[in-house]
Amino acid sequence: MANEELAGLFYEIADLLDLEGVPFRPEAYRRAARALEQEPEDLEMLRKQGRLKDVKGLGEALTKKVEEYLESGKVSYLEKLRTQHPAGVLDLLRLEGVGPKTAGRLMVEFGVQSVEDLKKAIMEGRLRDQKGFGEKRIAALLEAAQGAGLAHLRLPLPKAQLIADGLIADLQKRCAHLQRISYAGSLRRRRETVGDLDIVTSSARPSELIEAFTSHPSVKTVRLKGDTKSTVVLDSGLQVDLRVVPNENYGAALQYFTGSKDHNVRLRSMALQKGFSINEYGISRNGQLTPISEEEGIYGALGLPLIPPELREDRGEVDAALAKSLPPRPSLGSLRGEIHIHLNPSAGVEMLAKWIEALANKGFAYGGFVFPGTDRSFPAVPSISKGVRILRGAEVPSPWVTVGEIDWKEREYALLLPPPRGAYDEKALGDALHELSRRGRPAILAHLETRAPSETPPPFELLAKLGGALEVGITSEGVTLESTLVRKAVSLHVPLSVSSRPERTEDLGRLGLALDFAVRGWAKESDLFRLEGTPAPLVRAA
DNA sequence: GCCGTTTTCGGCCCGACTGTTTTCAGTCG
Repeated sequence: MANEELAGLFYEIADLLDLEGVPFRPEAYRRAARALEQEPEDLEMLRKQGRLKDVKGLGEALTKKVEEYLESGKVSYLEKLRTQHPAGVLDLLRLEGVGPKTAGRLMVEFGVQSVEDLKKAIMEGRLRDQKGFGEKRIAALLEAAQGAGLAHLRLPLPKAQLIADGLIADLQKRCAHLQRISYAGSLRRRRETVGDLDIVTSSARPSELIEAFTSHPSVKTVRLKGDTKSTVVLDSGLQVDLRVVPNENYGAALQYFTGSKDHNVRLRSMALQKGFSINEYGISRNGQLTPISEEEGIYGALGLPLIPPELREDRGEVDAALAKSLPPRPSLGSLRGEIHIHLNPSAGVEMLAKWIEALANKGFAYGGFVFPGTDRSFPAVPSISKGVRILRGAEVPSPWVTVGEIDWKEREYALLLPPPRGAYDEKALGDALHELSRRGRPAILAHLETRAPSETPPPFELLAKLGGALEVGITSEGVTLESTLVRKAVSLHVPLSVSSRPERTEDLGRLGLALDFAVRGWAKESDLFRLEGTPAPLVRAA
């Protein structure tokens, strides 16, 4: 889609304007860029419908630039800016510790136009004894310049979650005085990838906590270490920010550091209109701070219900909260089972028993085991064991023509696999959905992670019309579908099949994360697909 | 350049940390 590409161009304009020292406009371009990245609708479509201005952050001038881009594939304003600045200076801005002021000075006073130039200038000692460039700063600049070009690591959601859980458990174990602790930031908002980990804690002894944090065995380097906050880089390359506040301020801090930036800006401007202000400690009115210990306190002061972290992106959630029309959050209990378990038929009955045990321990009503559609070698299984109904699904590859060859007396549902690349054959998909519906077998379009994110999105309208569900899963590697597409599916009433995509029984624990991710797409309980109500399994007890 | 349930003009978050500063500027989140 053009959306991300154009967002990239807007970010570049913002950086160049920053270099020129222009106030406010860079942020306006960045706000618009963030909105474009999160816009599920294709820009071309929005333009045709005259809805471009509905995108938050697009006013008159930026709408014109979007239209120019859609017509010509370029933004002439950016082209003009590019001619006024050497191509390499944008790389300088991306260095740790280099902002617009420093980049500008390097350019004007030292003729530095690229990261290479900067290295040379430092080696030749040209920065030494210059105002503002002490020994430490020069060393930091050199280190940043030498590490330049390494792409900033963004971890997939499930991997970031594992690291956060481990770190938090360790800190709890090592710090008896620790009161409350939570991950915040984009991990708590359940973004599909996490650039750095934010952890918010409360403790009466912050310095001991900071000490425990910076000396944790998985810490590679300590970037920053103050009285109440610290930044480290882990061996895995992930950056982690820790913030310690007094217990009475915990709610305000958690809200503040969960973000998103745009969501918080929106809340703060609402607060100003109501005559108070919000910061990471609480609410202040006439210079008098009232500490806020629970997040609800921040939202309550604005007359809002608590907005789920997954929705805090300034994508309409504040207006929905004001209108009391936030989607009610589905409970984990509303997921009655896991239907995407791959069981190797040769693994035998013991493995199946292990799965059933795990499903029963989770309180699930059913478990669905998936085999290739025409495979007939699966073990004979009881229909119910330990209170868990056992269902068998058939995996059907695109273009789904084998639907007619499968013995549906032995299969309760179908997982339809997408074509590995290119457009969906809607005729073939429609035929398969009709055929399955005729046989009373639910169908789920699944394994979307096998397609590149840049490929055509699934035909949501067709799925909605014919009652096909869509898998929203989290594998050990990442999410199976971008959240903008999940939101689009929800808006078109496509049922979502939430899955932890387990490879081992422990992975069933990922189901909560998968549900959170569906919530990020504004899913409510009625959007969730379940296998309840399907015919009883036809398998005879073994 | 955007935005408005006090506004079509005048705002636009602000606190922590670092380095080099003798009182603060720049960067970051």
